[in-house]
Amino acid sequence: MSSKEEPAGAVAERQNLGSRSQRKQLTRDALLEAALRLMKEGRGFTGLSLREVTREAGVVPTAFYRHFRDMDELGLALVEECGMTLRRLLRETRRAGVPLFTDMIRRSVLVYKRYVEDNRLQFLFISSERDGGSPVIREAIRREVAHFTNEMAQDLRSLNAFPGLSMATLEMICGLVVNGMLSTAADILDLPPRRPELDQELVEDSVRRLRVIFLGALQWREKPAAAKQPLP
Amino acid sequence: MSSKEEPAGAVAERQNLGSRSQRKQLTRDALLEAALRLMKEGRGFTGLSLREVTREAGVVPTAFYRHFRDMDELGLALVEECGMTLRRLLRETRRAGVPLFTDMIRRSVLVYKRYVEDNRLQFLFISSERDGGSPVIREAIRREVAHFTNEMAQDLRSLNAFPGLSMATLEMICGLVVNGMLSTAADILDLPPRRPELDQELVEDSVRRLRVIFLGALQWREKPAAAKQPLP
DNA sequence: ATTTTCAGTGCACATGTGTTGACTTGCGCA
DNA sequence: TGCGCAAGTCAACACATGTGCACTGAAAAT
Repeated sequence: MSSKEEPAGAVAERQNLGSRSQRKQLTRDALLEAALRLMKEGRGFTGLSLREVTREAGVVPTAFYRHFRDMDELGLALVEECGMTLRRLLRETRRAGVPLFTDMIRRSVLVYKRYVEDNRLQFLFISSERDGGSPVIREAIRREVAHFTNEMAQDLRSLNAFPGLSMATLEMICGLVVNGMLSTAADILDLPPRRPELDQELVEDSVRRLRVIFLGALQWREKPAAAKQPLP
Repeated sequence: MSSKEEPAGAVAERQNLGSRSQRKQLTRDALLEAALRLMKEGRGFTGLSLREVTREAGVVPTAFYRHFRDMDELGLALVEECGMTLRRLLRETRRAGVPLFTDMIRRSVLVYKRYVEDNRLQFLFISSERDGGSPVIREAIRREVAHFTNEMAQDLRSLNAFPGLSMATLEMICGLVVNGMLSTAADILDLPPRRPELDQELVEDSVRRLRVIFLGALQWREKPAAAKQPLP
């Protein structure tokens, strides 16, 4: 074992081999992952220091500047990465086909829960910084989320799940769903470890909430354009 | 004008007069308000330093410890204060009677928006720290929000707005509503200043979302308790 | 084979931080 | 009237932080 304890193994793979640009990309990723790893359990991204991140990544502080101008820029990169993660979730779900029959909602929720647990750190990041944190990062996350709900709306549309609903209404519904699921993600994240009954309760609650939304969506009637004429 | 520029007038009133405990309470409030004021525009509570807060409050750093053990304790006090604020909102709304006729939702949303704008900093705080930030504060906020939705559910129940819905279901619905309105608060908070058409759009969107939820609630049928007996 | 580029290092500095202990000063109780 | 208590001050500390500058060595370009 080396005399200087290695931080987290992220450096081990970065040691040798690879062309220069490849290695650069490698330490860049190490920085991103270090940031994510550091906010595991508690601290928001805003509370991280540059030095801390480089330390966790196993790199000298000044090396940071070879990759990002400041922490905000690293944050933006994280947003992008997490956006791709979310997008991937949607795409895979889409590909898996949509069993529109009974229990479809519960299945989706279970898939989602699994996905959140598999990508803890990314969801932790977006949950933390969606409302708090630096304005520029918050803005970026909003855009990403909006993009995501937009794609989801188009999916619902092409599935003809809610015929008679305009695209705008579909987006509104999806906004409701996404918002709910993001806050659910936060709940999933600090779920105590070995309590399967709590897990189940959370899932069932989530299912119920989604059911309400979809019930409402089915019942929705588009407004007659304007409130000019008093009675239909 | 004094040679040393006063931070924000919070000190001016604290200068003379009042019994000892009154003055203590006064600087305590100054600290709390200073913290809130500091996260105006951007920075989360976690990113604030003790010294910064005392500086903004017009007090020497060490005076901080006469009131709070550390920043976390100050955060908890803030949560409590904001909880009371929220509770007050609900109580006043309750007292104002509930016009269950048309446009009730829009009226409520407008009241809410006004309220959020009048209490910018408190909502900014809870929005920021609800998901991000220190675990202990987050936990406290969750409890406060849960308490709030619980009260709201009891209100709905005593109003008989949704007969046939169990208390648990009512709480679920209210959770949906509160969650949505909290994220709406975040949207309200960084609404550009002189854009009334954006304001209106946000309101209408919020109204639509609530309408969907209530439509779903009206349509909701309680599950037959358990899946034991096949048919009632 | 020689030169250039550049990711990563080492060192230094000014500044901000949390917390300590000993102090002043005036309110409030005896 | 005087005395203790405690809110607030002052000075000092041991660090941590962001960032500038000169550097090294190996991969890339010539």
